[in-house]
Amino acid sequence: MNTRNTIQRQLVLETVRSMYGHPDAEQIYRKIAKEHPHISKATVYRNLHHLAETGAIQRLEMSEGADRYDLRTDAHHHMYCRICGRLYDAPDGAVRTLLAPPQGFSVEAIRLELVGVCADCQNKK
Amino acid sequence: MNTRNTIQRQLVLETVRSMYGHPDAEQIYRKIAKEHPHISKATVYRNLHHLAETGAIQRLEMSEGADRYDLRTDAHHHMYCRICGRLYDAPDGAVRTLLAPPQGFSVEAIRLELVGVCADCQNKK
DNA sequence: GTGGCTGCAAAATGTTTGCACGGAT
DNA sequence: ATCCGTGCAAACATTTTGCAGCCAC
Repeated sequence: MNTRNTIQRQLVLETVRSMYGHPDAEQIYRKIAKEHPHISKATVYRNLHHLAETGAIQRLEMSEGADRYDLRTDAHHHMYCRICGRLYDAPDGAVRTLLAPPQGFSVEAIRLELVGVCADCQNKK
Repeated sequence: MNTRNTIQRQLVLETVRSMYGHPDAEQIYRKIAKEHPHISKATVYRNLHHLAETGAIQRLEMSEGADRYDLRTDAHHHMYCRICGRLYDAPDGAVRTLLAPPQGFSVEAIRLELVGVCADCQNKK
């Protein structure tokens, strides 16, 4: 169950892996559609979910705008530029261990976003 | 400019302040609509934005589902239960100072979400 | 062959916007 | 008398879903 290796699934995986910079579903779809114009956007969404569930890629649920996808699958954090919308990998402080253990709440994941202005946008000011 | 004190704006502010537990726009709208059935949802949204901009309340942009609103206006973090969707105030570790300063990126805000299972949901298991 | 996978379109979700009217200052 | 704020409905952005046919196993 759930392990069929279709052209579309391979395309989605290869495309995410070929794109650095945390693309969203729309960007991934457009890149694939250049070569394979009749792929459906729903299929791209479904395969992104599937690949994220099986751990082949990582889904980054953004609080602003569309979700992003990441070829890195290890837990790491991001810096979000509110001007250009780009995501940068953040230096991975040992956030998990530094937090006071919240009583009763079992922490499974930590979602950290540093919001500010990236070097590029500061220079363009 | 932008300082007109309408009934609707007062209602939105009072309602958020009367609701603990980080309600979303829909819940705030429904609570107001019980007493004032012809208020528009767009008006609720516009006033929530306005009140958040002027600092009267705080908007919490969630990566999953609708934005929440908080009567607390100081910077603090939250714990999100992926089962019941409730938000809990998180103990405020000094996250900001503990992070290695990211080179070039100017941090204006930190968005931290602890994702897991709350005490209630663990007990109901 | 069969059941997961696909394409298409429509629905769903959450929020924003255009427009003409109404009301606070 | 302004012109900001409102109600309504429609638009919008992103994602999900229903369904009939397709194709990898």
